[in-house]
Amino acid sequence: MGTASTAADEPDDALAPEVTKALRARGMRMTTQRERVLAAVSSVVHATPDALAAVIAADGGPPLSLSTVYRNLEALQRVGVVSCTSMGQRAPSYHLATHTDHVHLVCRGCGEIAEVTGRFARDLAESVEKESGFVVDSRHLALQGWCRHCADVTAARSEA
Amino acid sequence: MGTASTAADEPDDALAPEVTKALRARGMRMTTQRERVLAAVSSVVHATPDALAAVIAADGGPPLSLSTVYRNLEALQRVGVVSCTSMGQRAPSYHLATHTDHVHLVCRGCGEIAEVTGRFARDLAESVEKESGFVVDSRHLALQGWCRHCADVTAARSEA
DNA sequence: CTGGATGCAAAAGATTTGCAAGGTG
DNA sequence: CACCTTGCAAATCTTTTGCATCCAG
Repeated sequence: MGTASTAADEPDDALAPEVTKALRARGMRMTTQRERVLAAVSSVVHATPDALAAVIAADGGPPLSLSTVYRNLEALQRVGVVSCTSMGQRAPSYHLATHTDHVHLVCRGCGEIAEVTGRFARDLAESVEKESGFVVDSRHLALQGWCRHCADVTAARSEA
Repeated sequence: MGTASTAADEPDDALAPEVTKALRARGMRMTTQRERVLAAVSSVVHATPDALAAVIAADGGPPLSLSTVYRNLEALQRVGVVSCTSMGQRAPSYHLATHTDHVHLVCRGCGEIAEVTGRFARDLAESVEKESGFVVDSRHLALQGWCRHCADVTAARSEA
């Protein structure tokens, strides 16, 4: 989506060089493939490694081997640019770590993923941190539950 | 670690008959195996299907086939007695759904799982529900982050 | 140049499914 | 008796690894 850069405000394209630095600081290198994985992660809200590979393959260049995708996600995680939240059994979800204060709502009924943005997470994180010293990652939180539709269905069921 | 029942307050042993009813209400049956899976889930805080199978095998009776464990966990989930939270890549974790307002803190550094009990989850759930109509499962919430120790290490690292 | 990164293919795990036999209600 | 369940084994799917080759720094 984005083309030109708007100075020091759009992480979109300014991300790569920054990440390159971070990588080199740990003896790792920036490669074409790694950059593509990074781009893919930043262009999608949630994605499994598999889905990311598809996104990458679709964006013009040659497809990447799945193992490369896995290895790069791990590398980017080590550097802290990407993080991963499992949103259910079969769905490790990777996303940019720079996203702030999203709360993802994963429906146990239909699997749909909704999102609310706001201070919710931050509040929770603060309370928990104060109480236990545990630093909660409030940037991207995944909660499970039931969307409005499935909540109805469930209610109906328990009457049966 | 309870043995006897204290009337209508300990779900420990009173659980099975209740679950039986719930199952029958949906055309499902209570079997020895299903009961053993249920017992195992209630005796452990978190456990993967694999770990549960081990617990079951260890508790005296003959071991259950893994597929049976999987199928029963799914069945118990459908009935709502058990729920599952993925606490990391490789660790779908099953637990009794009757536990109330636990917040599990999964450390991304060392993998340790801490717990805080309290209204945190409930507050969050209410806010989110009000805002989006999404019914959050606040009974057992898993948050990711860093325990006190790993948080220090991480901080140290980013200085390097 | 040196050592990290990639691709491929095979290995290792985790989860699901088909089917005949068994048990619950 | 009807129909849900179980076990076992095979099929799937996901993730990890070994190794020769390639490329960033």
